[in-house]
Amino acid sequence: MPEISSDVIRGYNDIIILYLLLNEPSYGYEISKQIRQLSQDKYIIKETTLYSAFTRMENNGFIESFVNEDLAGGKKRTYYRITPFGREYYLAKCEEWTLTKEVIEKFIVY
Amino acid sequence: MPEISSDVIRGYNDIIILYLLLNEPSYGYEISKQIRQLSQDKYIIKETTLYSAFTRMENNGFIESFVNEDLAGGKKRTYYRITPFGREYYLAKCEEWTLTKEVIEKFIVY
DNA sequence: ATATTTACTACGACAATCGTAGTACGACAG
DNA sequence: CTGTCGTACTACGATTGTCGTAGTAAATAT
Repeated sequence: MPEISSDVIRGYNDIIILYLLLNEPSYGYEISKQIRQLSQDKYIIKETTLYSAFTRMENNGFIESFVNEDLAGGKKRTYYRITPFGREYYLAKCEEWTLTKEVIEKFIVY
Repeated sequence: MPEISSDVIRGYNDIIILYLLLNEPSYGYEISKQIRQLSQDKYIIKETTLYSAFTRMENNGFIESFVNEDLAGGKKRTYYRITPFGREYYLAKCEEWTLTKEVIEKFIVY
């Protein structure tokens, strides 16, 4: 049961994370679990990769962070919310993916 | 007319190059042109990327280099030939690609 | 004669990922 | 009440493929 390394997915962690923020804010640990679930354990993102992606994407204006005020539902966390600019970026990246996929597949033997 | 950067394809230049060596040896300039043609100008590999990929792949044992002896058909060139190990690697990478593609597409909205 | 194409090499910068390590809070078992 | 496990991070330096810029030189076209 082979697993994918983040290095192979390099450059696409952004859209993976942004996808999971499209509908509601979320935070590191939860996103990590969702990636694992959605990929059926094929892709398990490294903590360092994930958190440094958050920092980078916040600096780029794709996401915004806030801290949960009422700690009713657990402990203190840093949540991230996608920005309008982040949505644009996400869509642009999806198009780039489609193009990239088409190109690479010309060099794959089946 | 958007173009793909090598950084996006990162990690897959190897299979692109190896694909073009599957049937016969070739060299930098020719491979560069073939990538461009096959991708219909969507992907134009940088010279530095290409030549450093050659060095890396030779060090990894995926390809072997030799110089053309008779210069009838042009000038002196360094040709590269895929090794059996390189073929194995190519096939493994193709499988990895299939897996990677499946994973990423779960995070793409169409 | 000169410009363009061909065929490279050198070298340092960059940026995303990775490895390792460590902190600290909360829940739950024994 | 104590220790372990799961949660939720942060720090920091190493690694590696790609990129930018530059330069060389032979062959071909104008």
